[in-house]
Amino acid sequence: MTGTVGRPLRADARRNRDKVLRTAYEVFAAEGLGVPIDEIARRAGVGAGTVYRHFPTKEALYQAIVVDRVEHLVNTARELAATTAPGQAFFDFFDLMTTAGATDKGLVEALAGEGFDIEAVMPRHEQAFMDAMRELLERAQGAGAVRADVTVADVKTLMVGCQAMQRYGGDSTPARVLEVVREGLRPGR
Amino acid sequence: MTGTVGRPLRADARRNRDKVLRTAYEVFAAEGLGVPIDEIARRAGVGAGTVYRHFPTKEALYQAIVVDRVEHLVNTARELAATTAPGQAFFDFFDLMTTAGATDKGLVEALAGEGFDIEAVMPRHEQAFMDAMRELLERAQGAGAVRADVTVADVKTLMVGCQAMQRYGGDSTPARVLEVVREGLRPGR
DNA sequence: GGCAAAGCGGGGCGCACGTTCCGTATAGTA
DNA sequence: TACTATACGGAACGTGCGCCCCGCTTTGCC
Repeated sequence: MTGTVGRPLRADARRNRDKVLRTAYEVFAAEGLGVPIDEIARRAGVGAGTVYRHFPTKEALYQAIVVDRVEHLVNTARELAATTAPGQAFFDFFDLMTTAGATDKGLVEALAGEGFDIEAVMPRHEQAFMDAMRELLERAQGAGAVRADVTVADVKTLMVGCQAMQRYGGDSTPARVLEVVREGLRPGR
Repeated sequence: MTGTVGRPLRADARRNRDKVLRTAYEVFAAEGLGVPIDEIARRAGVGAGTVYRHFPTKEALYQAIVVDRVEHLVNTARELAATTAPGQAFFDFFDLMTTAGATDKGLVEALAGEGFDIEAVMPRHEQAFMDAMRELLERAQGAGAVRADVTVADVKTLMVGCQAMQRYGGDSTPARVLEVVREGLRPGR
C-alpha cells in the first residue's frame, strides 16, 4: 500500500510505526486533523522525531490512514454489490458511510477537502471509490429503488452532507434526519 | 444592535469601524473564519491595532457579523411566515438558508460551531431563530406540506448538512442534491 | 560479546497568528 | 489657532505547531 519497500524495517522501528499509525488513527478519528503531531507522538509513547522518520510530513501520516480507510470502504461496497439485493446494498452502504461520519471526524474532514485534496493525492483510490459506488447506484436505479436522475457525484455529495449532519447533531434525532434523506433518494411518487 | 453606546464615536473612528466590519464580512464569507486579522486589517486599509480597538478579540469581530446575519434571517423567516402560503414559505426559507451556505463560508462555520459556540454566546438570537423556524415548520406541517414527525432541530440539522453539500459541491448538481432533501421532507407517499 | 548501522527522543528553529503597546496624527472644541 | 481627548498604525511579544538535527540507544549480524 505504501509502495516503497527498500529494506525491511528493524523490529523496534516496525513496532513504533504501528503504534504511531494506530494512535494517529484513533486521535484523528476522535478529534479531527487539527491535533498536533507532538500530541500524537506523546500518546503513542514515542518522540516527535520518530513520527517524522516514518512519515515525512503530517499530511503523509493522515494520507496513509485515509487511504487505508477508503480501501476498506471500497471493498465493503464491492462485497455488498456482489452479495446483496440492489436497493438494500445501496442503502446499506449509504448508512455505512454516514455512520462513518459520526465516528470518524478525520475521515470527514479529509473527504470534505479540509486537510488535503484527495483527488490530487490519491486519484486511483478516489476513482476506485467512485466506481464501486457507481455500481451500487446503477444497480439500485435499475431495480427502481433509487431515483433515476441522481448521479454518483450527487450521492457522494449527499453522503458528505449527511456526515456533517451526524457530526453537527444538535438536538436532532440522527435516525430521522437520515431517514429524510434516504426517503428523498427513492423514486418519485 | 451592538448594545453598548457609551459616547458617540469620533467621525474617523466610525468610518474605520464600518470599513472593518464590511471587509471582514466579505472576507469571512468568501474564505471562512481562518483568515488572519492582519489580513482583514490590510484589506480594510487600517492597522491591526485599529481592528482591536473596535473589537477586543477576533471572536468578537465575527460574532458581530454573525449576529447581524442571523437577525436578518430571522426577520426574513417572520416575513415569509406572515405573507406566504405555509408550504411555500417553509421551502423558500429552506432554500434561502442553504443558498446562504453556498455564499457564506463564515456563517456555515459559525453555525456548525467551528469558530465558536453560538448558543453560549448569543442564546437570545439562537432562540429567536429557532422560534421563527418553528412557526414556519408547524404551519407547513399543518398544511400537510412537510412530514409531521420532523422537529425544528431536525430541520436545522438538515440545513447545516445542505450547506455542507453546497460548499463541498464536487461534480454534483446542487439543484438536484437539494431537490432530494426537499423531497425527503415531504409527507410519505 | 562486539561493532556498525539503524533508529530514537526531544530540544530547538522558523513561521504564522492573536494580541498589546506606544509614539504619532487627527477630530472636535474654545 | 491652540489644545486635548481620541484614534491610528504597525512594530513587537507570546504561543502553538510543523519540522529538523544530533548525541545517545538499540538491534541484528559476525
